[in-house]
Amino acid sequence: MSSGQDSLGSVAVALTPQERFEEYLQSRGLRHTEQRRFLVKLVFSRHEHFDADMLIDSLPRKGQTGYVSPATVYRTLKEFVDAGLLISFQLDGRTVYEYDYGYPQHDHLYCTRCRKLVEFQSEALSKLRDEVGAEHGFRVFDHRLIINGVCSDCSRSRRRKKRKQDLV
Amino acid sequence: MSSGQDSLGSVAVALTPQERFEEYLQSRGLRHTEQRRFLVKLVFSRHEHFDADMLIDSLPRKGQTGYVSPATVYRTLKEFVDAGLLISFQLDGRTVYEYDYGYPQHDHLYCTRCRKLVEFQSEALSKLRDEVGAEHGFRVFDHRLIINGVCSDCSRSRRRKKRKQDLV
DNA sequence: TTGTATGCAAATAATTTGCACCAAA
DNA sequence: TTTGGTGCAAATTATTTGCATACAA
Repeated sequence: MSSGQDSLGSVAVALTPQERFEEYLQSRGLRHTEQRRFLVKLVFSRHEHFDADMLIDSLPRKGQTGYVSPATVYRTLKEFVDAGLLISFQLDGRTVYEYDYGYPQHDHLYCTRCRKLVEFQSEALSKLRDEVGAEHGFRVFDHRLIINGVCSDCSRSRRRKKRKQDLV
Repeated sequence: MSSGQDSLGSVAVALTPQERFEEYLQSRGLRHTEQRRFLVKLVFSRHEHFDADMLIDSLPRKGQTGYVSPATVYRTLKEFVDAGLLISFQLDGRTVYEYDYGYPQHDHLYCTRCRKLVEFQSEALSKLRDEVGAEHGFRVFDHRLIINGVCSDCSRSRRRKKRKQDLV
């Protein structure tokens, strides 16, 4: 499973995502290709949540330099997760990815009106999850919590401000 | 309602799921058909988690009495959720349903080895979620927590005891 | 009768995979 | 040279939807 998961605070990292990924590739005898180089640079230039489709849309079109086929995008995203650079989770049926490497463990509040994701950290939650695990004899290594509600903006305006495409 | 091998007990409810569903249908001017009657009886005869495919597989085959088409199964599952009889969540990419009506709020431990789902209740968690919501100006109405780990059986045996099909 | 429900098959949506060709190491 | 990587298109998987017909109220 994913190594280096830390439930308390952030992890000090010596390597950039690029370097970490190279290390991962080498350790498995995989190759550092132009496409992987391009994707790792693009993906780790921002911290926002995204899904495969959004990433594909943001790439250069077929024929232009930097083009990467959808199949390769899907394959590479899996490698990023394997390498511990990204984590993924399901939201409204889609697979959403987010920057993980070197960032503190956190969870999300989800506004079901405007589909905004807000991150939060909770020490109490980490403790709770370990306690619950222990009570049931589980060796716990991860958890996923999403709190659903309506954010203050939406409570105020009473209507959708953004569409699915605009964020996540 | 039939009290199965549920570990969390149940909440007192005035109506059976069947009655509750009828009420729901009437309140919306929907019809109580043979298929709905059949499905509500089948689904609420057990408390286990299931997905649409498992339910479809457990139905009589085409031509036999009790047959319900997949399309209708999907449509009916949505109605059960709408009616507050079932809740659904995503697990390993599939939509999993579970008995909700008259059943206490709870969350899950998930064994990634044998794919077993274990329920647990935590008062502290409910409190925590409301606090977090308040801190961020969210009007919270729901949450979903899954704690991933390896159950004691699997820790001991070090290998898979069950396959995906066998449970969930 | 009147509008809702159902079955069937086609349509979607999000990925995944087979395969021939390309390219790191 | 060898073996993994990529693009493309077809295949999957899980649902959803259009439509003609059947049925509950």
